[in-house]
Amino acid sequence: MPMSATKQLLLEKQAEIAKAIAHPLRIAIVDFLKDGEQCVCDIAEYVDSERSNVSRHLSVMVGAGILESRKEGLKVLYRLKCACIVEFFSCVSEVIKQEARENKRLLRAL
Amino acid sequence: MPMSATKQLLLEKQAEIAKAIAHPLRIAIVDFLKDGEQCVCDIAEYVDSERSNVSRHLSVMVGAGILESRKEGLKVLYRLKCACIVEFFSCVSEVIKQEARENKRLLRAL
DNA sequence: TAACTATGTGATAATATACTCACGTAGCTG
DNA sequence: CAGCTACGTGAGTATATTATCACATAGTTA
Repeated sequence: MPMSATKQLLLEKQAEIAKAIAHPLRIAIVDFLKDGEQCVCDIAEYVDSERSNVSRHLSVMVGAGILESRKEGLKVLYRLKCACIVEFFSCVSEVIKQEARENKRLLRAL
Repeated sequence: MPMSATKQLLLEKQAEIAKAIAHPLRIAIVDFLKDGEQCVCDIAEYVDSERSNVSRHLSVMVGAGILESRKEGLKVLYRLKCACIVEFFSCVSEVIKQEARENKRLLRAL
């Protein structure tokens, strides 16, 4: 079944956003930003990675539209553009909890 | 700042789940499954891709814990394990809408 | 203006992901 | 049992993603 070009485009855009958070480091960044904007410097320290690397991850997320930034003096401050991104992780936690429950049940059955 | 091993593991698990939906084809599958279980055969037709390819995408999602399957005769039926996965896309749509609004504003300013 | 700080980017190498084709298997049906 | 259908998997190739290092730039401060 050939899918409409518009539908296809939407799928790709959705995937781009999902990809933008599909990385441990980027999830840590989102987590760090949930309480407010932070500079690259402090983000890099928090996630314990090279600044150049963090800078790239940040631009991926800006590109996907989930972060935005503003300059203040030497620093560039990044912030979440959509709080709902954080809510996503409560869903993810649901999945992880469910899985853990299953494993527990399995373990008991041995 | 060294992150605790537990925290790191959680981040990786979260990323695995996010990755499991970070693909246009997989998003289309999730969308198709939101109304109930479906066999590989029908899924492949819906997303217009090779069965072997679809089968692989499905096993990625099962591995991440967002889908589960059961056998019925010749067919294998897949279903969403967590409805909240679908809710995630309402958040994603928010981001896309916001972006579209910005572009519109930009366009008007030209 | 010189030195310094925070950030971003080009190039590269390592790794991971995706798609295709061919083949194997499980279970149904004649 | 023979043939069929639905599904999954190994192998190979193509492509994408990531981390790192070196370097360039913008803005600050002495």
